[in-house]
Amino acid sequence: MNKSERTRQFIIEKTAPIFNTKGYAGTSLSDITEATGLTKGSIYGNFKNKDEVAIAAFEYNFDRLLIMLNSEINKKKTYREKLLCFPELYLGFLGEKFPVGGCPIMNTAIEADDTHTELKNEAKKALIKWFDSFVYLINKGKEKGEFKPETNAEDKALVIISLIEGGIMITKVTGKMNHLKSLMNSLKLIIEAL
Amino acid sequence: MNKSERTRQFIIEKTAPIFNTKGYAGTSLSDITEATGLTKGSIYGNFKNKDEVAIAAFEYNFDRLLIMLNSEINKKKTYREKLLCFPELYLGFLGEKFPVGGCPIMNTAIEADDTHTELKNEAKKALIKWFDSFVYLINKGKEKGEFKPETNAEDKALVIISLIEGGIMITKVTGKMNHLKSLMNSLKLIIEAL
DNA sequence: TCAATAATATACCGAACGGTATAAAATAAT
DNA sequence: ATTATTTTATACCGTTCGGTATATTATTGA
Repeated sequence: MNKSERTRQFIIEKTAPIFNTKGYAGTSLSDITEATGLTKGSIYGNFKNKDEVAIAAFEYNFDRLLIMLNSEINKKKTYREKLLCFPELYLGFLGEKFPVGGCPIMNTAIEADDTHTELKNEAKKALIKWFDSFVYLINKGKEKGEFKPETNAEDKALVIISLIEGGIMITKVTGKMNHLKSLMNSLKLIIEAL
Repeated sequence: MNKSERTRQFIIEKTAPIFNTKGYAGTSLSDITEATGLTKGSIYGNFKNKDEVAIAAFEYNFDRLLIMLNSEINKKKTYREKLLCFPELYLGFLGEKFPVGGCPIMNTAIEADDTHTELKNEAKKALIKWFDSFVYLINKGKEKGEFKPETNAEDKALVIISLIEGGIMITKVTGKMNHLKSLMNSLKLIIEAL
């Protein structure tokens, strides 16, 4: 890693939590220079504009999340156990394992869906990737005979994602941790019934 | 309604869809003057600042949504039929019955949860009101013997909200209407099993 | 109808916005 | 060690931001 690559990475790491809390429109260049201690000249020497920083920050947030989730999944043997990681892990989504500011996919999807095509496409790519990984896990579980053959993987994947994202949104806005607990318990029951 | 009340209402109606698509930070005063054809002087003669317009616009969007939903619910006799309105109605959430830009509660919750206390509280109030109405419908259905006595109204209310909001978010960002259909079908099955 | 009042338009404020040309400084290759 | 190159800082650009004082116009009650 040469200097510019290191600086680029440094900027991404410092701004990723800001973009995820304040959003794209809510994050200014002075937020970026403040968080990094660098000047505009340095930022624009490594990124061509604010968009490029935002997109890199989103990808960083999503990758970090996926890596963390996968590392937990890989510890489990059965596909049911792998899926059961989610209700368990997301109970602690306010902890340091998770990106600051909530789910980057949902945050970006909601802000960008009607306004910012590039960011929207990033969120879309990420969401589909996540969706596909659920479909894969459920189909694998069906192959292994863990889940019922009549289980529809796509339908269930969508329910899993909705309960997780719903849980985050509802809990963050109401401040009621019990709502997250309730939803993650519902999710657990659904996975157990697959 | 005197002049100022009419103008105030006019401003709210014209800006509500803009705030719901662009968000609070993404909506500028020139967006507001453009959409209304009025000048800043007129806007600030009727609202003390941008915040007040945003909050009024949010309340307008939410009220409109609630009134529409309730008018459909009131057509049904049983509580199961009332709940089944939701998966049915939300299949057409891109239509003109629904606010432009998606669900105002989710949009506002996601944008404001870490940044804008006042707006966050509006979203919180609205979400709790919606939640309570689901709890009420389910408990009434239990009283009438329509639903199983072991059904937990709070748990199910959270699942219903999550599937609806998840469906909107996923469908808007992926563009895949089938995802909404799948989720509204899952919701239907859950309501039928209450 | 006319005066008092209320609502709107105009013109402006300072600050912050995203972005850039260029000079200074640090890095990397010889 | 010296030079060529890359990276960073400085100073600035025009534009837009949210907001306001004041003049003008429209509404409303007597």
